[in-house]
Amino acid sequence: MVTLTEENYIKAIYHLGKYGANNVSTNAIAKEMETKASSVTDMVKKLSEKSYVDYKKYQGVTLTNKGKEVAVNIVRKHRLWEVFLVEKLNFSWDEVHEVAEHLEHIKSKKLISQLDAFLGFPTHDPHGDPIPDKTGKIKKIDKILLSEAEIGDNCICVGVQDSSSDFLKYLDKNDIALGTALKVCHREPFDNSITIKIKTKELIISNMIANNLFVKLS
Amino acid sequence: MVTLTEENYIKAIYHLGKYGANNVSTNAIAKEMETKASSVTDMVKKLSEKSYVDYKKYQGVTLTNKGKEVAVNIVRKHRLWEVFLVEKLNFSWDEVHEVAEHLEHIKSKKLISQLDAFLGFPTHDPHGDPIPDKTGKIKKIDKILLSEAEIGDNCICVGVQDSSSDFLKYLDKNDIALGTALKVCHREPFDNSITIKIKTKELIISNMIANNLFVKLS
DNA sequence: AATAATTTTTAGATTAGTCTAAAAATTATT
DNA sequence: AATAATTTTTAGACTAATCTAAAAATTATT
Repeated sequence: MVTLTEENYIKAIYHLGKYGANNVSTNAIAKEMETKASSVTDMVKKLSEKSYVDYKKYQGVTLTNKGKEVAVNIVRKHRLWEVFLVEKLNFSWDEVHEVAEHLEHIKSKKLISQLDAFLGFPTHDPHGDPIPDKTGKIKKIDKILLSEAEIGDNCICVGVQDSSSDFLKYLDKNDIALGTALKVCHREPFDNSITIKIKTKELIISNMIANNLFVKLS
Repeated sequence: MVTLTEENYIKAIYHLGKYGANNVSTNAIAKEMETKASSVTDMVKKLSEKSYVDYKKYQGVTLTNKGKEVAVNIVRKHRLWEVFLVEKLNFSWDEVHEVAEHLEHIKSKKLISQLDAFLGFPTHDPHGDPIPDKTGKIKKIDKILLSEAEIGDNCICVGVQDSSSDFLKYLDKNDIALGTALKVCHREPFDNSITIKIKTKELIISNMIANNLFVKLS
């Protein structure tokens, strides 16, 4: 059996390991989990004994297949619950994360498969992140950061890099949602801010914003 | 903050205290929680310090108002989730309890108020038990045990005393559900079994069954 | 290559919740 | 009312997860 705490560590390691295929460091995990490095060492030993991770002293960890399976399943549950909260319970996209953090740990195969069906087998969560299917397969879409788009490109918003409440509220305020079409009009060389056009309205967006918004070319 | 374990103890004390207004004994709690009496004593001291219960050594416990508030809130959440599972996710009434045991501990005011609205503010769970409203009020209906009904009474099923899987499956198998109309035809003096009529079909029911099925006279 | 800075691990302590075994209190029985 | 049976509490130990402070290993810098 995998405890709640173990699940959270496995999830953290999964997220940290996703970009940069190498080992995940003790300190990185400690930061992500908001705990101390010594606690991480202890837990990592335990996860290693239970073969959720491969671990060599001072060398960081990587998830085993068994660990990955656990991680992907939590991600699946998290994202399905997020869809439920937004679609059925009228949560806004900046409110769902915290509640889903708890719901994701409920262990019931039937609950999740029925929820999945009830929601119409959604493929993406409210932030545009893909929902792994029941076998753990994740279909990735070819998205780019808005900051990487060229002047003149017509784009559609498909996701966010950062899903902090502040960022999502900024997008709401400026009528940017998933599915919103926009055109890149101008890039200011000094600060890399860009001017975009949504419908007829022009909007200037800082580089930091553009760096956290995924789009696909249309 | 009240921990998950504390919540479960409070809930157990609530259920045990409901019938028989006196103090709940350590052993009764131990049995309900499937744990040892010594563990209960420890926990009961802690709950007393946090003023969820009144406790005097060797005298058992009763919930304080603060404790009752916690208990009723858990019951509300538990029953709302049960409705959700049956109405929206096609669970049968004998499958919901276990999953609801976990869902009931999710702490989010908004989640529950939105869920309540989404379900259409249900007043009873799938077993006929009343759902406390957000202020904690429980409206009780005047139900009697089927075993207490008189020969010739026309009744409608409104709830179950026992909600074990075996009992609920028995009811399913015999086409007895909440809302089912039935008539009490005969009582066998020897074993107190009764003959009931559902639509045109007669069925003999043991006293034990009749003792676990709530009906109202119609 | 030696030293400094950083990261990681170890050692030992702490808290929540549990347990066993023994002691104390209550309740039942003669 | 004394003894027996039962219930409840205490004392001390255990596990999971955490922490602090110090030691060990790694990485960076001179």
